[in-house]
Amino acid sequence: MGENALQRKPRRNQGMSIARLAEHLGLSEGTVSRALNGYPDVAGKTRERVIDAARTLGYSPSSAARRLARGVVETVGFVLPQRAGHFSDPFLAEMLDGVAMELADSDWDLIVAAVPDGHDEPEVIDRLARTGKVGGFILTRTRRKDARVDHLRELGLPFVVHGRTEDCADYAWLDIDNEKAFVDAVRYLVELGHRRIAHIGGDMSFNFAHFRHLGYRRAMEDAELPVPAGFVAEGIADGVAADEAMTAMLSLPAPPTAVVCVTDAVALGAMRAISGAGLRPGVDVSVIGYDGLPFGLAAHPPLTTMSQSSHRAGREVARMLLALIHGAEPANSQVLWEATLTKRASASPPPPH
Amino acid sequence: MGENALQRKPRRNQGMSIARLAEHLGLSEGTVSRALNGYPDVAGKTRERVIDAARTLGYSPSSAARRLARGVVETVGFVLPQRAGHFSDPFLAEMLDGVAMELADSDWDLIVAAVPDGHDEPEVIDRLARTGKVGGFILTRTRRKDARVDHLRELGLPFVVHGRTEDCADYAWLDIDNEKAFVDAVRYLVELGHRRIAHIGGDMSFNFAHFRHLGYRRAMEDAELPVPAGFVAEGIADGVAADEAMTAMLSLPAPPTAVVCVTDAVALGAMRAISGAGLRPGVDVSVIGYDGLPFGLAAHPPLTTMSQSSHRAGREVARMLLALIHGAEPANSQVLWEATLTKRASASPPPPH
DNA sequence: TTGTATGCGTTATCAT
DNA sequence: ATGATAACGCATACAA
Repeated sequence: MGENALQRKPRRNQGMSIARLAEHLGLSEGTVSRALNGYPDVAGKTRERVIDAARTLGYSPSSAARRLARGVVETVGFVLPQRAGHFSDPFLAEMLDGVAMELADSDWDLIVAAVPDGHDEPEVIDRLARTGKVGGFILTRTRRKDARVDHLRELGLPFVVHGRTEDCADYAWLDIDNEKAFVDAVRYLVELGHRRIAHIGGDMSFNFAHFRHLGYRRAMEDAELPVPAGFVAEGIADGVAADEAMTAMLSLPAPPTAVVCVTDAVALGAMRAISGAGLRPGVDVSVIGYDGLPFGLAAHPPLTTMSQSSHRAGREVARMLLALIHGAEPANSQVLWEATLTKRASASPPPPH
Repeated sequence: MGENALQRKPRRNQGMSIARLAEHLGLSEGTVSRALNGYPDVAGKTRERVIDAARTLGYSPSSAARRLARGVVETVGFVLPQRAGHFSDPFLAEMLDGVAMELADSDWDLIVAAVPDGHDEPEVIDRLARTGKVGGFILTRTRRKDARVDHLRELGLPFVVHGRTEDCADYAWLDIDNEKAFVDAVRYLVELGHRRIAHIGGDMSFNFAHFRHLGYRRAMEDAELPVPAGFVAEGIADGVAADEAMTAMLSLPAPPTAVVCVTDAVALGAMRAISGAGLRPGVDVSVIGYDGLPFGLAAHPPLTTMSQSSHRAGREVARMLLALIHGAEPANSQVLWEATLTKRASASPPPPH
């Protein structure tokens, strides 16, 4: 039967609809729909027959039609960070994978949108929301003041933020406790015997950079250690800038014996500056980074670093967003995860003075 | 919540539809639709009035309804590489940004799907295609034999491949000329005076690794240089493995004076091995990588490397896919781009023997 | 337990 | 130049 039917009408799935499926079965569209959607009031035998035929004929309901009929969306939006520049976020792909994977478990989809030149993020969010393409949003690379958050708040669509803004009481977010992470890092260095500890920080308008800086300050204060002039660099975003910043620190009258860096990329730059100054990273000057990049593992010496799985974070924010859409309270969906300190050879006790 | 919030409720476009817009204007739905879609047979004044009202009331057509009525999809699918592991592809995010940006110019959208555990890529492709969620696909990280390509070929949906398979005559693709890139790299080393040139290669089931290896072999043959036993490593995927491979090469009786590496990550691993053996990378042993990673720029010495913009590639494959969907011939959509060699200090003339 | 009828928001094909 | 009206594919309230 199969061959004949196929040869006569090589109809693609293109033309497969619930109408044709119903006709094929000698049933009404309504019954087929109910059978497929697990309604209780269809005969067991009928349901079996329907499901079977649907599989055989390769029928899947049209998402557009279903959306229209039910009024629900089953798609979430993810707006890629604007002006991300090249390679600025090694975790985006990983996080997207986590998000998409979690969504797939519920048969939801992920629309990824970029911000075209000449437009801004709120515009992109608006377009996706107004055309009914998505039923919620996931945000990442959050700034302390973030126009996207403000816009979504006003829009009234469910959203989950990876990170936080200054004012984060009324929406759902998942953040790493960056402050605690850097407190831990500094404490670890203090335990190793360091007293002159510096910090190479990032763009403080980013929430993560802000809190990492804060953690450094707090831990130094707690340990009653001074933060001499020149011991804190801000706005360092890559290895080259880090190299310069570290070089400047090493030329101080009393240079640091350890440095905590806002990212691994920055830490590796700092390590090069240390080598370049004729010192041994991890021996003369200890270095700690953040990210857990594979480059760090393969560095000389291997980089001590802090990290959290982006994939897991992606899964979690997706899970949270689905819960939100299903009615959960945003204020009950605020999660703070701790980063893990991976101890390697780039941080060790300071040289005897 | 106060009455204010309730009063502002009409601000939500939730309930905005062409029907309400038409009613508001005292026109029929049909006329409004035609005015908005640029049909010629509406009075100029009417069109103005309609467009104006649409903007004021924040109306955008429901994508689901439009899809249903017109039968076109305006969304393309991108299936994330399975088992990508952590950070395995620093370009994915960049490429996605390019794809999404190009699509946005035509008001198209991008659905990014992951492959859930226990499933495979063809299944994911199938689901997206059958539910009518996408009108075409973009593939990346192509293997020489790739089940996704076979499946899409059979499915009959338009698709563009970033990379190529063994048999690539009948579909659209954009690839980098990896063979030429590595021919150029080896030639450059030969011009510098090298004669003992090695290759650290990747997983040869990947198309790019295959052709990079091929390019190395061809250039060596062209230059009539021997490839001694131990001068080619295969299946090296990260810096740690590269470190080991390079260390082995350096312990050969006549070790190489230069090495071309399948990626920058591998090249950096090789550089560490060279330093570890007490030699100077870029002086005693020259190193060339591929990718143009920022880490390479900041390495010691800065890494000579080859690259092509992933963002531009993303834009181009999206452009090609749209053309395809609009009727272009796949066989006319096959593009080979050249990589650019960036000369830095990690490759220089060999030491005098 | 099943069939019928209606609506979701748009576009397209008719009329007028 | 504009207004009815019929699809598009599905879900569901209501009848039978």
